[in-house]
Amino acid sequence: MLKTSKRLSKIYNILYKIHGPRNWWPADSPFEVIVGAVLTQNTSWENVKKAIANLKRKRKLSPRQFYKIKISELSSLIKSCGYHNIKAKRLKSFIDYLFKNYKGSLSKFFSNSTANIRKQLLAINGIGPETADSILLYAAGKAVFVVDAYTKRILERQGLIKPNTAYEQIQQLFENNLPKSSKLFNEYHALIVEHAKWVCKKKPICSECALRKWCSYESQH
DNA sequence: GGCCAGGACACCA
DNA sequence: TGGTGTCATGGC
Repeated sequence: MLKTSKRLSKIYNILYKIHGPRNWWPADSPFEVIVGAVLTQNTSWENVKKAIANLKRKRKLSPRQFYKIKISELSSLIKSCGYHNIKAKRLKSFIDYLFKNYKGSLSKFFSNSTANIRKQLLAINGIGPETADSILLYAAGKAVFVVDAYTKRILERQGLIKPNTAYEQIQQLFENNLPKSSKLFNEYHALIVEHAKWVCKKKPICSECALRKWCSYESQH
């Protein structure tokens, strides 16, 4: 059995070989990353793209516009991504916090230490571990690993974690066994998501089966 | 018509 | 502390 660090590197190399660089996050600005991170909660990215396009079309995709917009209007603009009422409130919670504490400046907010930013994000209603870490990695460029449902499933199937392993524990597995590089963590998480989508597209089966298939692919290489 | 998608939170025992 | 219900649209 290979050491954890070698196994994680091996998985990365296989995914990179298949998909190449992903150039994540698909957004034009850090603020767009944050909005996308909230909108994609338990939602397919295709639905999120429509909501983001709506916001851009109406020229509402900026901290100041978000601060001014009413929740009801924001909710209607992001309707395509589902849970629009609750997500509109969550986005408002974030933007209110940003203006109250940093005068709406993301760069001021991100000038804090990584741990400090994470703590503040998690204290905002509607921002949980995955959303906070997506923001830290893809909007602030901090070296934190994003753990999502795909990541958990892959690691379980690889025997690297037990079922119901805590989020932070899984995160530590990556961060303690790989070089602490935002570029690497960026690519790794993106590759995991891309691969889950890729296998499913080739054959429309549930992601459980898709990952099982992927595991057999890995064992052959 | 049913299932699922790049979660988070309130509520309850 | 852990389990469960809720939030909701769109693609397949």
